[in-house]
Amino acid sequence: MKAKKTDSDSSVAWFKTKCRKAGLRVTPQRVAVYQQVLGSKEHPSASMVFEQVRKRFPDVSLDTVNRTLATITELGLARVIPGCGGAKRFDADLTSHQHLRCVKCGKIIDFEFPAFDNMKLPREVREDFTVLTKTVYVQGICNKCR
Amino acid sequence: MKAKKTDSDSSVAWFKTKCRKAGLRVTPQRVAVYQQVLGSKEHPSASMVFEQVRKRFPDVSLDTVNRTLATITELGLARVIPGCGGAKRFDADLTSHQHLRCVKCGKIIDFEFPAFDNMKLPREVREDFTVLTKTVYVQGICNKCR
DNA sequence: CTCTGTGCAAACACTTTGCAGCTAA
DNA sequence: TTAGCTGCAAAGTGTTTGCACAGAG
Repeated sequence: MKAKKTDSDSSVAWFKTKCRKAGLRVTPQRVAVYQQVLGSKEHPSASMVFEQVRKRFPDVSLDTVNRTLATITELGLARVIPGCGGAKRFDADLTSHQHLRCVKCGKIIDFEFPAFDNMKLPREVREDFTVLTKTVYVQGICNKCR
Repeated sequence: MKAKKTDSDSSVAWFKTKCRKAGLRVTPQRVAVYQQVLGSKEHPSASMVFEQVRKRFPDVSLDTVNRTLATITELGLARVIPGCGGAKRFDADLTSHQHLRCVKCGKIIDFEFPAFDNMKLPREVREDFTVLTKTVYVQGICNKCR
């Protein structure tokens, strides 16, 4: 079967290029982990990614998933979503958006917040620190848990 | 010696009242933990609090510090500062302010950000969720590490 | 006196590290 | 071929839990 190229196909191709440019090897495990984070809307933790990837690569180890997620994050291909305790959650959607975490079920929901994106931090902060990231962390209760 | 009442004295008195109103007992350990978080400008983690409190109460356990910090947070007398992995950091300063975390040394610096404090979240978020907290998480490099 | 809180120890969850064998380039 | 990656296992770090005793009310 010869399918039309999907978004996933082209994203994976782009991922491979990125890896090669960084001098990293393109291994099936890395591709699988990246695809999983990219394709999931659940902002998965390492173990969530692990469970999914394991379905296709039963021999993959959680360590590799952890290491690969760290690698991907360092490459700037994914972000860690800030939170208060618990496992780290990852997001490969690099477009400008923020997250809301339900304190009851732990679900993470995306939302757009252009007013914040366009807002500058106070001058004293910009002068005294090299600001790398600026994100909003919203805690609340989603409509399903309410 | 009969000293004039300090801020710490009155805060502790206020803390005791809060505890009693919530039906909680006022134990020396609880007071010590609360005082430590309140008096520290370092936004300490549980183990940092533990180390300090241990100087005055050599027999306290880390569990008690953890449990007390959880209690204090539930009572609304302290906040957990969001972060990406690592130990939870606590802050008993309840006035409106935000935090910047240095990714190199882990230090947390306070700053005022009234423009953000006064900003409303998008309407769709306010309608679909019960928003409990809204904080900024800034990562950067402080001037000492640069 | 009574019942909550404490200290101890074990369990738990998540992450990190060392190392031998494997594999992408 | 060979440097880098993986899988396994173990250890590290931070948090939670069960239980008997101690101490606040």
